[in-house]
Amino acid sequence: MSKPRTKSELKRNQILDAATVQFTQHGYAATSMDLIAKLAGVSKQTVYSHFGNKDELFITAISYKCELLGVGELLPENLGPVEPTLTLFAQGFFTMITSADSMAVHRTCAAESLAHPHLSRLFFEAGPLFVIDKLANCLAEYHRRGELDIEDCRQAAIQFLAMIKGEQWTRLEFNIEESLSEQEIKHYLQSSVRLFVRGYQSLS
Amino acid sequence: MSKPRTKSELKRNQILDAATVQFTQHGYAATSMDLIAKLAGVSKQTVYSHFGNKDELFITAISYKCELLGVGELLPENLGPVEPTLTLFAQGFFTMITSADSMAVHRTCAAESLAHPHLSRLFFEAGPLFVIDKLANCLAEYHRRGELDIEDCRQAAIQFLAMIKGEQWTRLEFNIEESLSEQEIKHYLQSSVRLFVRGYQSLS
DNA sequence: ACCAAACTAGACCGTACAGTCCATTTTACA
DNA sequence: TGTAAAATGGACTGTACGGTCTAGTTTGGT
Repeated sequence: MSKPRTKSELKRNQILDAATVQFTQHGYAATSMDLIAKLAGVSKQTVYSHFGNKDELFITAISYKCELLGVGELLPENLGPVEPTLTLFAQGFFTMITSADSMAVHRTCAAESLAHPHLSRLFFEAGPLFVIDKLANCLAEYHRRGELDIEDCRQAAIQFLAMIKGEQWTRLEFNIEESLSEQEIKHYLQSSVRLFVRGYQSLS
Repeated sequence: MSKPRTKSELKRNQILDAATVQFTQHGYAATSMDLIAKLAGVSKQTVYSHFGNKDELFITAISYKCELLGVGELLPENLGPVEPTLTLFAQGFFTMITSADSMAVHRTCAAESLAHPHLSRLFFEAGPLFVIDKLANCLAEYHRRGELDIEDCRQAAIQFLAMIKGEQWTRLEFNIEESLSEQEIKHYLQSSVRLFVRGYQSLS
């Protein structure tokens, strides 16, 4: 959220904040404009003068949230030895995609993907696609160094990321009460990195 | 759908059919009881006399659909050589989870997982959990035979299944127009099986 | 042929919600 | 300080929907 210059901008931000929380927390249909106005401490008319209608507000709010979640600096610039680096990345990636915020946005975008394909695409590109590319580049570097023997780095990145999501992510997606323990998750992540490295190790 | 004995049962089935289609196609909120009645060729009152309220109908319809999607006989009884068997399974599994029906049910259950946790759990158990167990058993057999060296078969099953979903499944989840080509998918599946087998091969 | 259960059509109720209108007040700025 | 833009709040419209009610009709078993 950039610094609000005028009082009007401030209100706009309050609305966006409230909308983001409600939409991601309760979905599109279950969120009413009245409630957003109330939570933003703003009159309904003000909401409509800033954002023409519910759809526009929805798209703006979720797009905004997508930026915030930006996967940013999960991978270090200077890559160290393969296994520790990938393990660290796996943990960071896992933590981020299983965060409450990330899950909420994902859920909302997926749920609205039929009614708002533009929005879900936005999420898809800012999230999954972005990380895939980033990791693929990193794997290419390891390939160049001869530390991994990867034919198709993009595919490999997808395989890696998909594995990391694993069961726990699905449990969260379906709002299953029982989670895996910290221990189990750590063990799973390590095992996945090992599988990946063994599967792609150079046989030099 | 079991054979309708009486005319009343027939109506019930018609309602259930219409409801299933609507709920999976358009979600819970966007499906009205009036429409279901109309599509079922039945009066609204009849809907309510068979199913007390919208929630009950929803849960019944989706549960019913979950049964239908039953992952059944994806794995053969007598396991052949590792790589071809897993490849065949991977293709079957992928085809099934990316089918329009499967995606629709998944989408609906995930979208309603906050409002209807009972339902999403049902799907989670009948779907993901079920397949995981099944594949885990199969991997245990390969381990017993000394063809794979797997410490934790359940984890390995999860890794395998997660990989198979890969990018294409996510594209469908977000309703992204551009799909991967048949070729790309086939290549990806093969590559994933190879990675898995290399990662878990016995070093005897 | 009779009766009870099931079904029908459609009116009806209450509520929730998107979006508009308007008369009044507050804010920003020259 | 004056004025135009922005904000307020609350009333209002229209619509959609879940669910009920009713009065009359069809169905199925005896």
